[in-house]
Amino acid sequence: MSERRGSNKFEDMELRRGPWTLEEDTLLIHYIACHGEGRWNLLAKCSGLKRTGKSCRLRWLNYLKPDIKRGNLSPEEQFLILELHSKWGNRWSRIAQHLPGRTDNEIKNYWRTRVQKQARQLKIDANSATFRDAIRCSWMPRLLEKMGSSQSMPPLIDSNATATAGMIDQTPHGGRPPQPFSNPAMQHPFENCSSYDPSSSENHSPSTSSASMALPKLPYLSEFSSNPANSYHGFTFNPFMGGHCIDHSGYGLDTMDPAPASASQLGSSVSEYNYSMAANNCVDNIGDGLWNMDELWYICKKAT
DNA sequence: AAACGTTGCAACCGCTTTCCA
DNA sequence: TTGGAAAGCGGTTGCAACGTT
Repeated sequence: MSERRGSNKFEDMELRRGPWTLEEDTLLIHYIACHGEGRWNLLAKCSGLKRTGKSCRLRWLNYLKPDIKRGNLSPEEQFLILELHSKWGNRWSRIAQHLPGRTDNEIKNYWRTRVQKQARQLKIDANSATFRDAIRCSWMPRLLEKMGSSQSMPPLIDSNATATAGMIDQTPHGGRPPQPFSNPAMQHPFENCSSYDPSSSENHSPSTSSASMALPKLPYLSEFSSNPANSYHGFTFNPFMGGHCIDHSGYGLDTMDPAPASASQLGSSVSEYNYSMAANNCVDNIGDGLWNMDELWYICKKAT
């Protein structure tokens, strides 16, 4: 069971808690470099760290491990999170397996701070079908649009990440994280996500990936999928969703500015609605929103 | 500029699952 | 088969940075 159970010399000595120091990080990295991962309790005892094995493991897996990717989630990653969460729910570690370099903790934080925030503002349950519909009808298509429009989007994985050294240098221990690492390299959105197969049900075969296979699940998108002109890197996006004012900043939904047109001004049919969205797309220019409150409100209203 | 509120994320906690003798 | 230890997981909390008044 956990290391707090029972009592021995190691546990009786004063254990450190809270933010990790540079010295502790260095010690942990050095120990793992020499002895490898695993045996966390043993590591905690032998490394000289006054931490629990559990704490050491968490620090390593969530922060120090060299292949950890830091910085804002790309639209591709956000799309995957939304898609996989709709399928598996709060299975963070499982979702994280399909986002190389991202940790379950990071994904969990993204969901809580970004996604659930929107649900709270709408006063609806983040796990409700209504909210899921809103995600599928508005958020995800816009992410696809972003993925198709951004030529400078970060790669899904930074294979050159030497995060360890970089992080030690940049990490304000206990404080807010450093600015995201940048890598201008361009990759296929799912090049390194080989195990992700959105079309399969429970089990995901670790082989081919074709994100466009997710399209039948996305209303408004499937009708365009047959036209190669509408596809990008295997994705197909709806030209009526989103528009020309695509922002290229990190998270797509940090802020949700009120749409210029109120929901009542939007058309009643889907196509009318989509057209209105295109017409009103300066919203994305004003803020960083992939969607806005009126839009969500409209979709949720339609769904109920 | 200072006080206060909000945000984002690292770290912790407790429970479950897996491993192994 | 069983029981203890280790590892894994998801929920929650604490706090520094940032934004607003």
